[in-house]
Parts: sequence; C-alpha cells; structure tokens
Amino acid sequence: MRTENSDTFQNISQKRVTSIMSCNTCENFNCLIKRNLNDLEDYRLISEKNNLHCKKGQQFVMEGAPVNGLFFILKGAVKVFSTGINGREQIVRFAKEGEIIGHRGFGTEEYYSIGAIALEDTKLCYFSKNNLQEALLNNSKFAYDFMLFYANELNKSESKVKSISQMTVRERVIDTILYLNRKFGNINGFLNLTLSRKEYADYAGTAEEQVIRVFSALKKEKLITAKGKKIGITNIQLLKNEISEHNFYLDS
DNA sequence: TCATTAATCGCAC
DNA sequence: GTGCGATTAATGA
Repeated sequence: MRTENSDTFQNISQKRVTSIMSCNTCENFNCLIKRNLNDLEDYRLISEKNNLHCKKGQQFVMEGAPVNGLFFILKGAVKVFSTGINGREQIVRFAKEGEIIGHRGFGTEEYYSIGAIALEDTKLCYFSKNNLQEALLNNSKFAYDFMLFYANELNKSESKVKSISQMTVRERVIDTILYLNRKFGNINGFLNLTLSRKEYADYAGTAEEQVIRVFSALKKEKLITAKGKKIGITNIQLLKNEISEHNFYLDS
C-alpha cells in the first residue's frame, strides 16, 4: 500500500506538464472556477493549475496525506471515503464533474481526513492552496460562491447523518439508489454509475450481504432490476414513498 | 478454457 | 441485523 501511495504522487508531478486543459476552453459550467472565470483570469490560480488523469480504481487522495491544494473533477466520477475500525470503509459521498474534492482539508486542516478513488477514468484539475487563497482573498464574489458551496455540503452531510442513524437498512439502500439516480441519472433505465454491492453497502452504512438481500427483495417486488452490476429503477415512485416520511430524498 | 473476482445464499449467533 | 463460509455467476487473461 505504501509504495502505491508514492507512485500516485509521483505520477501527479510527472503528468503536470503534459496535458494542461485551459479553463478558458473548458465546457464545465458546473465548476465554481469556470463560473467565476471572468474575475479570476489574471490570478496565478488559473495559470498555474495542473491537470491529472486517474485510471479507474486509482486513489488520488490519501487519508492522512498533507493538504496542498484542492481537486476539481473535470470529467468522471469518484468516491470519497474515510476508513473506520477494522478497515471498514464509509463512503461519505460520490462526486461527479464540477465537484470539489478535498475541500474539508482546506484552511486550517493540515492533513486529509478522507481518501478519494476514481470510479471510472477521471480527469482532475488541481489548484494549489496558496493560489486559491490568493484568489479568494481578492475576490468576494468567488469567495461567496465558495461559502455557498460549503454551506451546501454541510447541509448534505447533516442529512446523511440522520439517514444513517434513523433509517432501516432497507430504507438506506433505497435512499442510496435514489441518491445515485438523482446525481448521476440513468441510461436505458440503468443507473449511470456502476458500483459493486460493497460500495452500495459502504455508502448506506451496512454490509454487502444486506445490500444483496435488499436488492433481491426489491427485485421480487419489481421495484428495481439488476443485470450484473447494473441497477435499474422500475418504480421510482414506490421507492420514494418508502422513504418519504424521512424526507431525505428532497435534499442531498 | 481456466483462474480470479464478485454476487448470492444459508445458517449460526 | 451481522458475519462467516460454501456455492454460483461473471469477468478477464
């Protein structure tokens, strides 16, 4: 594991020169930086950004590694997790294009409290902490957008705490399916993100076996379909009804 | 095809 | 609900 880590960071520094994708030509308007680009163009933040490419399964944020900057997802999908007792993984959230990884470590924190792994081939933009600081201190609109983002993240993580502590396993699994559907959408009736049963479990805060059991129950009830790793929703309304009393599907 | 890896299922606690 | 082990399906070289 240790050698893998250093490889990861070596790759990051090696690749920095090879493929810089300019913010100017970027199409990703979900990105906080892209949306504020007009005000930011002259900062080093833009001229000194780096791009890196992660293959599926590659970890690009290590738990405990020092924080030097923030990652923005240009393309792809990642899972953000923290490891608990017995190496049990708790997936904190999933992230897609335009979202920020590592923002919790920004500011006073020195080390990442989370790890992040690419779920598919993913392109990342990397901005150094110092350059971000400079831009934030000099541009209140940008800083305000950042603040909104943080407030929003806090909101989501609070409702996640509630869902894990108050919902049954079945409800949590359903909530997870709906969350992924909201976030990543579906193609041909199947969720546009392929996860293992273990990853569903790690997000829902339960065990892989439980996810399998709930899935097969839901299949019998014709609420979902499953073809290998692909999960399809057949009756979204009934699923929503089951967790409606918790009201969790409204946000996050 | 064979070998791994993932998904299920059954059962005890 | 959880965790282990056996079985079966899926995937990849």
